[in-house]
Amino acid sequence: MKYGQKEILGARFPRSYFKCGRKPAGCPARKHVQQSDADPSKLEITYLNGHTCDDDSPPPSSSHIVPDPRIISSGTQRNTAGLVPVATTVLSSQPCIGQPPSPPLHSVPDMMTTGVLLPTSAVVPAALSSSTQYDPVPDDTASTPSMGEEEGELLLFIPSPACSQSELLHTEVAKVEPLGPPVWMEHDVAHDDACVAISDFMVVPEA
DNA sequence: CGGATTTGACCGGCGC
DNA sequence: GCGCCGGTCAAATCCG
Repeated sequence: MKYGQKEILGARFPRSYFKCGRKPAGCPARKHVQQSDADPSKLEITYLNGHTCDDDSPPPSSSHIVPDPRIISSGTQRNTAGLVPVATTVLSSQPCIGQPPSPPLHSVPDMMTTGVLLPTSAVVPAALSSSTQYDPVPDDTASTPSMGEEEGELLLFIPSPACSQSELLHTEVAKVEPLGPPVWMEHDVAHDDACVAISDFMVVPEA
């Protein structure tokens, strides 16, 4: 559930604030989504706090960790306002240069032909922060763990620091660090010297 | 009509 | 002590 948006000093794009929309309220899970300043096609997603709501039941699609070079995740390097960063998700959907696109993690007709990995972002302009429909990390109120799976899609499961993580990013995330001290995980994916996704970013197709 | 989104206002922390 | 900035709240608005 989006609860705010703010222009960040020095950033070209506003930061969007999401919190767990699960009922009853009280779940401290938060996530901050900001479009990368360096690369507008990337999204920086930071998760704060874990869920206190009943969100630890493994999604039906769990455990489908697919080592896709386009999907990188990391721990978090930021700790804002004393909150405990649960994880920062790094995503990249850009096809590796000189390498055929890996099989879609999500059955996305047509869009995959353009290298789009994320169905949700595929239809969203880079300026996601202003989009009314687009929640890069939709929370459970917007989507259910079962969605997607019904379609036989291969989903990725994130150990749910935020309600949204497992469900929202069901097509996006490979993994995030579970609750605990912030851990900086940097994945260097050596794929033909091209696809090196580093951190904190999710690539969305340019509008 | 209910729920989701937007957006201006408010609050607290931090640096000067 | 003051101002700036990030984060959150809440009322207004939009959409299905």
